[in-house]
Amino acid sequence: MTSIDDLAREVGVSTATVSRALRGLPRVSAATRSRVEEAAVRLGYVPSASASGLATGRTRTVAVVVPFVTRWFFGTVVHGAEQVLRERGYDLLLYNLAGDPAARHRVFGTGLLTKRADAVLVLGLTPTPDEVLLLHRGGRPVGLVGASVEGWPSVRIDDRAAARSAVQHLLDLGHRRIGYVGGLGESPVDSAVPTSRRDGYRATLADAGLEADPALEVDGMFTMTGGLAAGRHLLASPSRPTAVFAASDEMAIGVLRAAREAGLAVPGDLSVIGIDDHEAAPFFDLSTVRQQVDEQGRTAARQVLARLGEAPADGPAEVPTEVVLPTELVLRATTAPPARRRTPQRSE
Amino acid sequence: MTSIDDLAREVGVSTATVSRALRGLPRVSAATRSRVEEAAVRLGYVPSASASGLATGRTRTVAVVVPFVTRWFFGTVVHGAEQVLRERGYDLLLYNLAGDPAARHRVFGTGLLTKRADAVLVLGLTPTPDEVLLLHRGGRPVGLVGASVEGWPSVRIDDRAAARSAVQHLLDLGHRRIGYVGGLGESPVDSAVPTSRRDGYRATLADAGLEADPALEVDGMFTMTGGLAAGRHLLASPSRPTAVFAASDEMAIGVLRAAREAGLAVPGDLSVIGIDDHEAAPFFDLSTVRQQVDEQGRTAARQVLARLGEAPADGPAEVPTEVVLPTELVLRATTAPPARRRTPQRSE
DNA sequence: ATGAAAGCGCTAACAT
DNA sequence: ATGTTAGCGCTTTCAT
Repeated sequence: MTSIDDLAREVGVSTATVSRALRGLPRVSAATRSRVEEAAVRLGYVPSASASGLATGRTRTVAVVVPFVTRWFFGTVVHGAEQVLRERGYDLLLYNLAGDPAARHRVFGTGLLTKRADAVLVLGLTPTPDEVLLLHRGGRPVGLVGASVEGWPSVRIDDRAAARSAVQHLLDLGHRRIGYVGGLGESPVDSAVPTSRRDGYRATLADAGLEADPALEVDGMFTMTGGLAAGRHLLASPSRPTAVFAASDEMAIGVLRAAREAGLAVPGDLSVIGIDDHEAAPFFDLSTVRQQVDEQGRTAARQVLARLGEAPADGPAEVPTEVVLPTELVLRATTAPPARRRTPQRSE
Repeated sequence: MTSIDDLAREVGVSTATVSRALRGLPRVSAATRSRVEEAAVRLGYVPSASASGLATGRTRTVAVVVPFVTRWFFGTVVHGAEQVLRERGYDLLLYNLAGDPAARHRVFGTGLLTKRADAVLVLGLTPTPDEVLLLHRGGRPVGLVGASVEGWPSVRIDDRAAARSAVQHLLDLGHRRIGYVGGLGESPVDSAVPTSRRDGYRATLADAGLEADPALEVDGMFTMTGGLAAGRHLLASPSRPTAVFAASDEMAIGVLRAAREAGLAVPGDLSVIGIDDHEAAPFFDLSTVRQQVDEQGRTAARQVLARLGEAPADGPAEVPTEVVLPTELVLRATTAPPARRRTPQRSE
């Protein structure tokens, strides 16, 4: 491994000059700079990240904490963030919590993150007050996706509004008995997203003069499998809903499957709508509320980079602290007006 | 940020003792050790990765290079790898190439990787000879998933065999006109996987005495969308196949969609089978060849860790250099015998 | 069992 | 424009 000393010796200058030359700092003659650059390539010199990190206190690395890399949404956010980070020469340290509380504690509960990275991006997780304190003490910028903390940069969608547009669409079609599959908010610690979407659902029903029916709200754990279980549950009920709003497309796909199992036609017997516009959504003809997932990662990365004093290369010159990205109702073929009312209770 | 000096001062010992105590090295009295540990927690001390990296030459980080984080397969492999890395206290540096050749060059073409990480994991990519050389010069262990290089640890499945089992299944059902959707091997640089699967397809047909028809092989780019396009192409042909083998489930899902568009019943008019057992496969009733994706990541991580001299915590005591994981035919509802032969050419 | 001190490879004043 | 030098925060002999 060639070090800066080897390189300096090779070129016949001091290490300080090599350092300046390679980092594009001023006060280096053009001639010297090119000689240094040439030699660097020739010797395959790459500065040691540890050494420069130690000397500068910056690692040119950002830590990204994600609940599950395997979920499409988070994978896509990571992808977006990685793109802009790399443009600016930052590396990405990935912390995948994967539902392990111990992992969460090790990641947030120690200075680890802030010690290894110049900034941290937290996806789909609302830090607890303790965690906020710890992160704050780290003194590094923290960016949030799908959550927000006073004073910290964040990117998200308006989850209540997104839920509302989905539910309103079902109402507009004439549905009155609308099920909800999503997170039920038992673990407020994880993220406000499930709760907000459920609140949006409830509020929209309430505005339409419909009363909430607890039997219509089922947890789907934000996975296809969870959605399937939730769908089975909902559809097994004698007073099953004519439509289901799932808080994510993955859960909606599960519900679709449950409908098929139950021999129900979609959208004839059951309408289904999700949120995300997941990559697979068009393949299921799934109606949904689209969000810009990749862009959430890109924006979050820009936010922390800006706080790191990095001039934006391409993006907008200024990145607001709290960004709320728009969503869009995408109608495909899983939603339609309800079939003519068969009300088992009162004989028509 | 409390440093080792602060901690040493606080406890009243030297930094050397603190270092030993915290890393569990011998020659520290139990009493001292616990005092150090207590103070470390109290002061929130976390060693600087840069400093210890500089001092030891090891960063306790492994770099993972992946073609696309957003693809289910790679996300899942990363997840698996991350699990075992974290168990051993290693961090994961993610390099997502995302189809950008410039990114590939920066990642492989400089000493970057080997300078920042103790080991590197390359997923779904066959390094070019140049890249092999460069990586080799780095002197760090390199683990491969879905590829292999003489002497380097690798994990993969037998792609030819996997393809063969899928195609043989279609043959056994009575299909004779079987399409292929996959990679066509134009970019051997990326990975041998697409080529091997296609070869398995061709060989199986040949063994059955069927001659290959180039019109039956279409590139699906390993995405749902690519699979859709490929499927449309295949099904538009007057002499369309009665079955399609897709080299990945995602492409198979695309083909399923194309069939629906074309008004073809699956499996009545068209059988479809993929490879992976993707999370969404059961939701499409997709027949497939299952592979253990998570386990590929775990195994690859164990392999490089072993070469780093890390004693395995849980896994098998020895990790072979070349691991070939088994696959398994999973029959669901997208494959069935072909409909009675309608041969447009000769009137029956 | 513990401490002193050198050194890992860089950067950042401060000189010149 | 370039060189000297003092750290950055750890680990690791080598002493004691």
